[in-house]
Amino acid sequence: MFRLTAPRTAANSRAVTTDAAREKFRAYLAGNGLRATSQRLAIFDAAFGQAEHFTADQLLRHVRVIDDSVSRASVYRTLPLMIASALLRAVDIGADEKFYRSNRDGTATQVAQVVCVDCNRIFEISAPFMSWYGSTVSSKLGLTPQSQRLQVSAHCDSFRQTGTCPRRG
Amino acid sequence: MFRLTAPRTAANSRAVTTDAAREKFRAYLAGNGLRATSQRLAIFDAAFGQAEHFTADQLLRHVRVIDDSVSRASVYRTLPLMIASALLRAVDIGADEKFYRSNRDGTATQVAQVVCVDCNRIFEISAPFMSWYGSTVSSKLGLTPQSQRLQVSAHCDSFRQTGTCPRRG
DNA sequence: ATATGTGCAAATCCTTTGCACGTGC
DNA sequence: GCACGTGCAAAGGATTTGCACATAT
Repeated sequence: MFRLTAPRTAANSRAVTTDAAREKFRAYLAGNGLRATSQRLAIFDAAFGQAEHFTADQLLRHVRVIDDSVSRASVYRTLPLMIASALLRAVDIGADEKFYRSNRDGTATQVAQVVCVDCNRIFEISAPFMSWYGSTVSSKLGLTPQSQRLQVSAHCDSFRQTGTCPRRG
Repeated sequence: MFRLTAPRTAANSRAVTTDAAREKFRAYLAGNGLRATSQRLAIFDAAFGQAEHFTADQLLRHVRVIDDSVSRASVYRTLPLMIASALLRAVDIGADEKFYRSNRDGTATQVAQVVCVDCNRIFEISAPFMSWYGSTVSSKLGLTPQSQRLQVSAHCDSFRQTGTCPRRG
């Protein structure tokens, strides 16, 4: 079995935050009678090693750099745990695959997604007025809002003109 | 083969509109070198016979009342045609299945969806502020907005209290 | 007449699950 | 030690597709 811990480099400036989050994850597991297995911790590290949004499959590939024995099933079984512990957020953009994102900055609920149909990236922007929208619209129906999601599909001007998206990397 | 046309009842007050829409569909087909097959027209009629949002599977069941030989494949192949002809809208609520809705009232783009988690219904409400938001946010990123979507999950107060949802029927 | 469309069944994609084996507590 | 987790492979559900036959134009 091949296994290593995530490297701590100067560029990895969020290492301390990740450590704190990993402890929160361990605490969540312990508090719910769940075991801190090497697979769960590896999956957690892989998730927090991703800067951008990622899919379950991308997470699997990333985990396997840390521990190549981790199965796809464990990834799918661990994702809901990380979400329940509020360390991960699911981001549904209406695509076939679900996207996820580590929740470093506390509970960021009021965010809107802008999905670029050209560079295929997801930008998240603070939208504090969203909950007001939700209440306004729900109250007309006699319903109580639970959550709201605002999603903008947009296209990249420079991609349409030059064939290259400056953000695509 | 069992086949019949949609009944024209007094309750079916939108029949005239449906007829006009059916002609638009035929025109779309003809204009794109596609054939007006009995299956496509039956699927169209079934879609316009649905008052609410529906899934592909519900549409199939509804079509088969009109013509029980229509296959699931034809339903899935016809859905994009109706969407391309702007007579149908796809409504993504983040569930596993996609939902669809006939587009009787022109091109209604600025609508928010309120999904009740109790009665499991989808309400659509006009939300003109959405396009303003889309432009504002997209321009900050150098993107041009294409579409925007506001989706609110809500729960039914009376269902939580009395166990019955007044809207459930 | 012939290109387009159809039904069927199998294939696809992402995700979940049953089961025998492994391992934290 | 024993319950909880794991990997594997097979199942699952929604949608798509290859193919031989049917049919609008």
